[in-house]
Amino acid sequence: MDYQFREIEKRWQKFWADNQTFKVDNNSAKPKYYVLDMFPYPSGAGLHVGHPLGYIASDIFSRYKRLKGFNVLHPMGYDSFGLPAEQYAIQTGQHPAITTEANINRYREQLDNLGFSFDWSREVRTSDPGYYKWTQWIFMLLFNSWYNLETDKAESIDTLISILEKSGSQGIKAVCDDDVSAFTAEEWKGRPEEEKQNELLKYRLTYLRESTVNWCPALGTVLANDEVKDGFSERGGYPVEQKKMMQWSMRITAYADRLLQGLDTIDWPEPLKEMQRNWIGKSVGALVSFPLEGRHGTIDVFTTRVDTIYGATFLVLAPEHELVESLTTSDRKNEIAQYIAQTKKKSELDRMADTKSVSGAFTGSFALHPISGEKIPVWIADYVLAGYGTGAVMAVPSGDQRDWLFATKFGLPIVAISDAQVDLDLQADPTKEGKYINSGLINGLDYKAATSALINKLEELGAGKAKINYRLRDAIFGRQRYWGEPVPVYFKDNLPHLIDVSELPLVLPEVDKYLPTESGEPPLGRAENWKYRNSWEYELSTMPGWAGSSWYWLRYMDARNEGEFASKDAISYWKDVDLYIGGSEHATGHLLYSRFWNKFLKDLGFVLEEEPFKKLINQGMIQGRSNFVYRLIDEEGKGGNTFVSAGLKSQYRTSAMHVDVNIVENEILDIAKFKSFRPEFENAEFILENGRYICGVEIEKMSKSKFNVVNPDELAERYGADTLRMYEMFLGPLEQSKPWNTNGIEGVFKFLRKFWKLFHDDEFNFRVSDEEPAKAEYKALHKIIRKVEEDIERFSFNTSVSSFMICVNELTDLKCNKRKILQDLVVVLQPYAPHITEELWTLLGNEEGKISEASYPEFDPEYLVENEFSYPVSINGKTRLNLNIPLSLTQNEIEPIVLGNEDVQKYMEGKNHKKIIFVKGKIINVVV
RNA sequence: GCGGAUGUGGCGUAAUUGGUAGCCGCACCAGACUUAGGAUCUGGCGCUUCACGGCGUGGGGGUUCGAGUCCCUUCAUCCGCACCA
Repeated sequence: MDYQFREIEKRWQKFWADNQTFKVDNNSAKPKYYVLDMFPYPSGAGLHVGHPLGYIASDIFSRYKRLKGFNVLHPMGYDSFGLPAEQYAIQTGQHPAITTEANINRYREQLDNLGFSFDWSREVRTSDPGYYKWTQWIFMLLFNSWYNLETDKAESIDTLISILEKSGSQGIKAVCDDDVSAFTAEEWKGRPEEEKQNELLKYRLTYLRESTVNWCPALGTVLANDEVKDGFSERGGYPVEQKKMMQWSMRITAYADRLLQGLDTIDWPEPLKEMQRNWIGKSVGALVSFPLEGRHGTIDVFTTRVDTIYGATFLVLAPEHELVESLTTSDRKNEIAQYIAQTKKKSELDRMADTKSVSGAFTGSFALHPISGEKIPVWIADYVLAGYGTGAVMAVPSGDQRDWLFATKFGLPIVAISDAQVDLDLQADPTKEGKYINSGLINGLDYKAATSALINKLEELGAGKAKINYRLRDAIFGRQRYWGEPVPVYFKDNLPHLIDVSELPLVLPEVDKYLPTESGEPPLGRAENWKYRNSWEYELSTMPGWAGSSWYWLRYMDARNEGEFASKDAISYWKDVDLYIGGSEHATGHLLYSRFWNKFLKDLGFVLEEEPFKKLINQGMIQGRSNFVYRLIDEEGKGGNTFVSAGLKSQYRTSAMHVDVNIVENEILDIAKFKSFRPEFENAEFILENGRYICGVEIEKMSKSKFNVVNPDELAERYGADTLRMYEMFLGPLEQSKPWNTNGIEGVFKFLRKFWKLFHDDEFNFRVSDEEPAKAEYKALHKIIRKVEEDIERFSFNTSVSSFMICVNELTDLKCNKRKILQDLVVVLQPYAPHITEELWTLLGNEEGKISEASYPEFDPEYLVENEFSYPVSINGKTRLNLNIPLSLTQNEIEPIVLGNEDVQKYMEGKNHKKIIFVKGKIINVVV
């Protein structure tokens, strides 16, 4: 029979499901290997061809590792809490759980169609109470922990309490809120419980605090920084504003340095690491206090250039700075108030877009230079950000371009502090070159010496110290939405309390509507009797989308465990993820939060590894490739029913119109299908070129409205899953973004048919020979064994598909049907094309369905050794001569043969050779 | 503005990591078989030239016997960050 992919694929997919072929055990003598995919959010649109790209790669890798003798964990699940299902629920009243369930079923069907080797017995869904029980449990652990800088790890809050009871707040080194108070052990013990709890909240790793948050009115919720892009929500693209609110946060800043250090220990793409480094934004500098003139108190500034302190001629506060009001002198009140009002009016977006114009106002007050004691005016300006550092800067117009612009505009003094030849009338000099001048005790020093001298001096004066500052902010954790994990907290005496662990999971209650309440409370405010033990109000916000995804790889290790999030045994066997494949869009979200939670769980002894994902690969995005037809339009721009082929459109007045890519092949429009595409096109007329209608092409995002969505099921139906898998890999390097283009899938399909043909005679009867293969046949086999091994190890799947084609072409030319060759070839191809290879494996007489337990054939270099090599020898890198020389000769033996060759001598024209270049034992070039 | 990545035929790409540039596939051209072909098979296919040859990896320069690969410079495209003191 010809290659009947539909029947073969359906049968094997059923076989794998029925026999639980890919169920993996937590006990095995084999070494472990954990291959993880970023689990999908099950959206209503289903999968398009871009989604499976990473899954195909990870599946190939998993199957390969199995053949190589590893016990491979390769699970899949769903990130099933989230906004789209909830937005849909608001519109339709349909419970998000129902939509989600339906979407998951659709996803599962699509995934199964592609023959993935997932262990579905370990499936997780973040919206399943059996799963989010443990998300809530981790939340409680975080609430019950603080970060001890002395031990540099998270510890139970009990250790903090016992320190406070023993020695008060003195000597505690913790990552905590800025406003923690100082007290003795006695004072602590004497405090009422409420006060104690309020104080502890300032230390906890999840905490409730009044903070400035990103509020999205359209979504009715707060968002974390990574969920906001250029002032708009990442989901939906609604405007986001800043607002002060009581909010749950996670103290990720406690881990800033470890998150940074850890990047050096993991095998991730450099751009991604760089993104995380920028996001964490470590800067090393100093905190300097400028005393206020004529009153108590200081203005603290953070600077990375303490060496320029003698050039500081004014201070600038953010308009929101807390000292602004008290520093403003009465004659300046109007001006300052006006300026603050003006900045408030500017949206976040305007402020970001407008980085050119310089504005500010003088408070009327002065501070004193901490070293020279000079009077320095205090200004406010919106180029200083309230949220970074201390919200105040010392301005050094000679060393910083922004300060320079400001000083120039407002006529403030500019003091040169470096002997570098820079014209300060034109610009600032931000370099660290040159020796200092006009700089008191650092005159004549260079940057390094000056910095340490100044820090010593400032410390001596008690006016400053070295300080490391991070751009990373604590992550806002509450969401005023319905479809998320309930926060396991209730309020008693205005204080948050955890529910009892035994009461987990706190199951999401039913509500009548998925909108905020009339009083503006989150949707959970609608739940009937949503009270802890019928007495105390539960927290009404839910957890953000990233909560459930910040630990899911751990749950896969022991997914059905009801007593623990995963057993100690499972965790110590699987340890961490060896290979993680997913998109780079999660760089500063999921991938950072997951590392944070993993480090936290490690501190408490629940996991063993500091980093969760040892190696990470970003698969490229698949863009859409839209096709266009060109409709003739009249003078008024009205469209008729005549369409011009793309090559002729410049001769007419036309307007472009998207056309479904599924009725276009190799840019040629299927006119019959187009006519039935929409009723109005039934009588469409066409102006053709060479008898065909050629469509235009553009690269855009894949979306329904652009008619460029290519559905993997349809391709699998038409060509088979094996062809689709191999074609997706063939498309180009995994990590590269590229537009989808179905042209060319035929080539892969032909390859599989040729492969099938190797095992069959002309009448398509299965027929292999038991004869001993010829050397050429072994050679073709061993070439591919080695090639595929090399390619998979460096994730170059596209090149191995090409090599398979070459191999099959060679074997076809040799008319090879030798069992010894084909048996091994089937195994090598198995990770790429699992269905056809299972079928042929069984036909070859092996145990049914057991190809994944076969072992990868061993590469034998003997078969690739050649007897004679046709040397492309060049003289001075120019002329090329081909000399056939036996390969058994050594370099020294080759030399005289080459030099004695008539042609070589002719080209050398009697000159002596200077040297002979050998590469890997082969002569390449003679230098004359 | 800062940081990162990428530029190779008509197209997707490959190149043993400094050693014959363009493998493999698509598209295209020619031929064979065929009642037919959007099936299959065979051959061709970077540009230029009748040919010998010459030119070719975004542009310019350099190192080297030899550069797609290394260095400098410049241009273009994409991505990330963006008043971060």
